[in-house]
Amino acid sequence: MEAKNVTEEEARLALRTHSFRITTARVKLLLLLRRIGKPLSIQDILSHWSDAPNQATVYRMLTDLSDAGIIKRVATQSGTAHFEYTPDYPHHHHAICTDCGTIEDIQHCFVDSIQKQVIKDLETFSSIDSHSLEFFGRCNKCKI
Amino acid sequence: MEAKNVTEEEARLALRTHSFRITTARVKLLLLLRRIGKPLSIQDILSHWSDAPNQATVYRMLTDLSDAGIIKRVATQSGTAHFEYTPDYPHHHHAICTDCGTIEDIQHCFVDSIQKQVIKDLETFSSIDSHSLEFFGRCNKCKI
DNA sequence: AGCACTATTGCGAATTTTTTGCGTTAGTGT
DNA sequence: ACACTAACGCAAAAAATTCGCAATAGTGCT
Repeated sequence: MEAKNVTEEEARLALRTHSFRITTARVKLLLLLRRIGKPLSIQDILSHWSDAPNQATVYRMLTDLSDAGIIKRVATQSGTAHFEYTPDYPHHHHAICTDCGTIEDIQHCFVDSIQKQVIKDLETFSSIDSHSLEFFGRCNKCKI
Repeated sequence: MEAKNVTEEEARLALRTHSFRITTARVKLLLLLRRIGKPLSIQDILSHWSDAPNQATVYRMLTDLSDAGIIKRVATQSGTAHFEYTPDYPHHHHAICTDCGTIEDIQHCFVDSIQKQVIKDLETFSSIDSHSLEFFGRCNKCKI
């Protein structure tokens, strides 16, 4: 077997690391998510993917991959699930337009630095696995 | 008309302020949400409400009230919409158990203090209306 | 490379969640 | 008390997600 490129090899490695079988569908999904670089809904994924697998399979892949932590589920305000795969930017947040859905990344995460204090103050939790921070507003285009 | 109590009067005022008609259903919904004090799903609401109105009405009320900003939509990880009404604590965040859904409030919001800087760094947004910060983990009960 | 094993996928249908249309009811202002 | 119309009830549709099971395709071993 021969490496297509470093991007694909990285996707394969991520799958292998989590003991997933390296199926063409999963690799393609990761590459698609990475290429777009923004959180995508299931419909977004299907529309960007000409020979997409069955919808049920896409749901299953997204659930499995996000459970494993390879991809990240992003809570938009629309209610429908969005997912992103950004191995380059391991952890970041978003500004989401409540009109058109445009998403801009926020690279700097200042939550980590205070998470320890947050955990200390909690009564029913003694640890935290992850957090989600999204900013909502109308982007410059929609604001006109 | 006579005030039932300060809590109910406050709910009515919130509705009046936003030019909503003060219907018994809306008042009851706000009182319920306030009494529980935690984000509730539609199913939670229906199960806590013996003579609840039609499900479609509950959806409509929740959408309208959250659009107006009276109640707040909370993004849990489950994907189903949750809503809370906490006029006592105007703005706060949550720790949410990924197993059982238990939610603990986090009173202190440290996001506001850096939001101005965040906005400055954004390219496609020049203002932000709101933000959502949730912490996920397994609560002490589920961790055993 | 070929084989056996089992995780994944496809497909269709079922479930769950949310939205919509329209006739009826109930708040609101006069 | 009346008129006006926002809200509601009901039933049905649409959208989003999950499930069961047979078929397929990775993986490890030889």
